Amino acid sequence: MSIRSLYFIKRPIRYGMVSSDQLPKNYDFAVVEERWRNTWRDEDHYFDRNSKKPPFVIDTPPPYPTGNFHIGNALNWCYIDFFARYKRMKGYNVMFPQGWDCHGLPTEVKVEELNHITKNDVSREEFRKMCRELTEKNIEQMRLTLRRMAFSADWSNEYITMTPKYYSKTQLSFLRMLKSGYIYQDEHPVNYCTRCETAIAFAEVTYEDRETQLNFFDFDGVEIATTRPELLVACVAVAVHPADDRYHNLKGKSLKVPLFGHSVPIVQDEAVDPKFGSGAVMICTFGDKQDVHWWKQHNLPLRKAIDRNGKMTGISGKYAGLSTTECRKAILLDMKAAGILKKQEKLEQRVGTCWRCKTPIEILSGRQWFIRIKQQEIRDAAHQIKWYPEHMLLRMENWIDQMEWDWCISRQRIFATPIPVWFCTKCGEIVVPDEKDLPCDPTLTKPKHPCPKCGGNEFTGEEDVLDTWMDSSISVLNVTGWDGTGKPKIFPAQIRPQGHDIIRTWAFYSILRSVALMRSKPWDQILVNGMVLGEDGFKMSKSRGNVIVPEELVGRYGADALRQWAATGAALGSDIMFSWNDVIAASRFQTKMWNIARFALIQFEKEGIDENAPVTSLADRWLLARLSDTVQVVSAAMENYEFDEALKGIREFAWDVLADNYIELAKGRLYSEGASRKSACRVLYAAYDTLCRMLAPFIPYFAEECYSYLNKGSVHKQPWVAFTYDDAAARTEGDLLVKVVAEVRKYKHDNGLALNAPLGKVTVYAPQTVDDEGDTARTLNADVHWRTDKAHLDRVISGIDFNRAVVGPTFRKQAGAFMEVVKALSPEELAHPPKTIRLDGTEVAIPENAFMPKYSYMEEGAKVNVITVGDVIVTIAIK
RNA sequence: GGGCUCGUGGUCUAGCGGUAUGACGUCGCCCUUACACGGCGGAGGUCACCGGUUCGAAUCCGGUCGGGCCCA
Repeated sequence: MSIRSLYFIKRPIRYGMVSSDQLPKNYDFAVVEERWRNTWRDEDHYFDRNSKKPPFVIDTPPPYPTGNFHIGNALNWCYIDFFARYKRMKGYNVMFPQGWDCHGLPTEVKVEELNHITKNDVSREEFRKMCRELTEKNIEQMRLTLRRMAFSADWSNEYITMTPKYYSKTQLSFLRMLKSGYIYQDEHPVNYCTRCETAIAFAEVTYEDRETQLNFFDFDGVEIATTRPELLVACVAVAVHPADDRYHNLKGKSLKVPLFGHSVPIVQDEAVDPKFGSGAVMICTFGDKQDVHWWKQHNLPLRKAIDRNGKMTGISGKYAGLSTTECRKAILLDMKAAGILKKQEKLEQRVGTCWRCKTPIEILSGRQWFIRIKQQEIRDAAHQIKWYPEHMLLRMENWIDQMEWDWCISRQRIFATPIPVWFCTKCGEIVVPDEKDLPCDPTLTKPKHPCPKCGGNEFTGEEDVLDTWMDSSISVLNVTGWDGTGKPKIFPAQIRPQGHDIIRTWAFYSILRSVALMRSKPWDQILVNGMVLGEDGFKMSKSRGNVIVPEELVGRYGADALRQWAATGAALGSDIMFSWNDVIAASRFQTKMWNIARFALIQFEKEGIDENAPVTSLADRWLLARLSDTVQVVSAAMENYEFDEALKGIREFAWDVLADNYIELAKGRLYSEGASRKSACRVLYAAYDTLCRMLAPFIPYFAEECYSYLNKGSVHKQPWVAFTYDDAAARTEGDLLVKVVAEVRKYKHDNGLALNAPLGKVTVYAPQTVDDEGDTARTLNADVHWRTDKAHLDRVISGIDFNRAVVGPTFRKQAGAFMEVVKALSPEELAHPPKTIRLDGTEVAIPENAFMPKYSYMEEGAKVNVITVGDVIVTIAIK
C-alpha cells in the first residue's frame, strides 16, 4: 500500500468538504472503489412497488451460473447499469433484477466430472441436489463480481430459476399453454444429441464444416450417392427429379435395398437436385431435415435405425448394437465385398452439431412435447417493440420466416424443471396437477384425483423435463410479478437488454411466450449489444489465448475504467474488440478528472462558493454556454442508449473545454480576489457539479468520490442535470477568445518561445467588443488590448525571398548579380515589380515566381508581428 | 447459396452528400503554484477497388474483392 493511499483509507466515510492540503495527489481507485462499495446500501436500488414514480422495469438476462462472469457479460451489464442509473436520476422507479438461469446440461456435466460419477450412479433426487449445491456456490462467486463492478442490481428482486418459487411459475406457464392448445405431445422427428442423450431445439443446433466421403453404390441397378451408408437400413424410398430423363423408366416401380433386401418405392420430387451425385437419392428416416420433409410429403413409413444412445437398432440385423461410425465402416466393407461400391469422393459438408458438445446431431423420431409456433403473432409482437439498433429486428424476422418445425421443449435430462403431467396407465389420458399444487415433480408424487376419463388410479409420471429456455423465456413475467391471476400492473417491461447471439433463442422464445400467455409484447424496447472479441479481432477462446477476464482488468485499472471501456468501445449493436489502449485511455481520463477536481476543490475551499454571484466575464459565460451544450448532447445520447456518444461528449467538455481552455483562462482571476473571482468560482462549481452527475452512471465510484466533497449527499441520489444557459454571444466571442489564445501560443511555439515566456503588447482587432477581464493577458503573459476599430498597419518590405529553383537555372552564373540588382530595387518597385530589369548592361525579363517580397509591419511606429484569426487581426509587438 | 453488417492515417475509431473526428503510437518544444498518468505543436489519410448519379461522394446507387455474424 503506497503512502498516498493512506488518506483515502483514513478518510471518514461521510460526505463533506475537506481542506485542500488533505487531498491526495493521485487517485487510488482500489481504495476508493472498495470504500464506496462498503458504504453503499442495497436498499437504495430496490424497486418500490408502491411508488408513484413511473416504473422502468428491466428484463435483465439471467446468466448461466458457471462461476465466472466473462467480459461479454460485463459489457452487457455495463450497458444495463448505465441506463438503470440514468433512469433513476431521471426520476423513474427502476427495477434492475438479477436472475440466474440454472438448469441445463453444463452443470450436470460439471457435477459428473467433479464427483467422478455419471448421472445414473445416483438417484435423480440426489443428482439434482448435487447440481443445486454447485450452482449455489457459483452464484455466490458471480455476485461478488457484480458488486465489484458497481452494478446497481435490485437484490430484492433476485430470482433463481432452480428454486421452487421460480420453477412453479415455469410449470404454471406450461399448464396454461397446454390448456390453450399451444403445447402438445407428439411422436415426431427431433434433433437429438446422442452424447447428451436428449432432444434439442433447432436454436441449439450449430453448423460446422466437415470433410466427409460421398459413396456411390449400386442400388438395385440405380446408382445412389450417400454420405451416410449406415442409414441404408432406414431407407424408405428412392427419390428422383420428375424431369430427370435417366429415371423415366423407373416411374411407379420399387427397388430392393442392397444388403437388407426390403423393398422401397421410387418417388418423384422437385427438390431432388439432378446434378448432385447420380441424381437419385435415398430417403432415410432420418438423415437430415430434408428427409423429414420428404417422409411427410410422400407419406413414407418410419424405420428407426439409430437409438437414443447412438447405437444401431434391432432392425439393422447383424449391425445391431454398433455405433453409427462402426456401422458405416462395416457396411462399406460389405458393399465392397458384394461388389456394389462404385467409387468414393471427398465432400465438404456442413453438419448440424450440438451447441454444447459439438457432437453431430441425429434426427430421431420420438414422443416429445412441442410448442406451436404461430409465426404471424410473433412477427406482429416483434414489430411493436422498438429495436435498438433498428436492424436487429431483421435478424428476428429472418429467424421467424424460416421456422419450419415447432419448438421441441422436452429434454431427457434431470437437472431441469419437471414436466408436470402423469399418464393414466389404463387409458393413457394426460392428467395434470391443480395449479395450487405447483411445483410438482410427477416422478415423486401422484395425482390427487382419479383419472377423469376412465376413473383409473394407476399413473406414470412424466420423466422428461423442460428445455431451460422454458424457464428463462418467462423471466419478464416473473419480474413483473405474474402469478396466473391476470396481467401484472407493470407488464410489459420497459426494456430487454441482451446480446445479438441470443436473438433467435431468448428474445424469440420470450416474445412467443408473452404473446401466448399475455396476448402482448413482453417489452416496449429491446437493446441489443454486440459481442466482445479478443484484441486480435477473433472470438475470445482459451485455445487462442486471447481471453480477457474482467477480474484482471478491474484489478489493474479499476471497475470504473472497465465501465468506461464498455461505454466508448463501440456503437450500439456492433461487436467490440477488446483493447487495452481504451482501458488505459479511460484510466488517464480519471487521472485528468481527479486533477480538475483537486484544482476546483482548492478554489472552492478558499472563500466558499457564492452560487448567486453574478456571472460577468466572457470566459465564464462561455464555459456555461458550452456546459449547456454538453448537457444537451449527453442527455440526448442517453435517451437513445448511445453511451459512446454520451461519454465522449463528457470527456471532450472536461478535458478540452474545461481543463485545457477555461481553467487556463480563468486561473489568473481565481488566484486573485474580488467579484470576478467569485464569478469564476461559481461557474467552476457549476461545471464540477454537472460533470459529477453526468459521470455518475458511467463511473459511479469516481463520481461519488468527487461529489462527496461537495457535502450534498450521494451523487447517485441527485436528479439528472437539467442545466441550461442560453447566451449565443458568449459562445461566439468565447470561441474567438480561445482561438486567439491558441494562435498566439502557436506563434510562441513557432518562434521558439516557452509558452509562459512574456510577450510585449498584443493588440486584437475584433469586429465586436470583447471584455475578457484580463484573462487572455494573464494566460499569454502579455499586455493584451482588445479593440474594435480597424487596424492601422504600415507594411514595410523587410527582405526578399528568392526562388533559387527558378533563378538558378535561368541566370546560371549571373544569378548572384540578378539577386543583387533586385535587392537594389526601391520598395515601390518591389511591391509592383517591372517586367524587365537591366542586368550587366542588358535588359532581361524577370521570370515568373523568381522572388517574393518579405513584409514586416509597423503599428503606431513600432514593429509588430501579425497573425490573423478569421477576420480578426492580432498584432504582437516585437521587442 | 441467401440475409444482415463492415472495409477511413502505423493500429483502432467518428462522420454517412460539400476533401475527414478522436484515441493509442510517433516526432519536436515545454517540469508554468490541478495534472509530465501533464501541456503545446508537428508529421502521417488518392476514406478497399471499379463504374454511375450530382456543380460536388468517404457519404447515395450498381458491380468487384475482402472481413465478421446469422441462416440454408
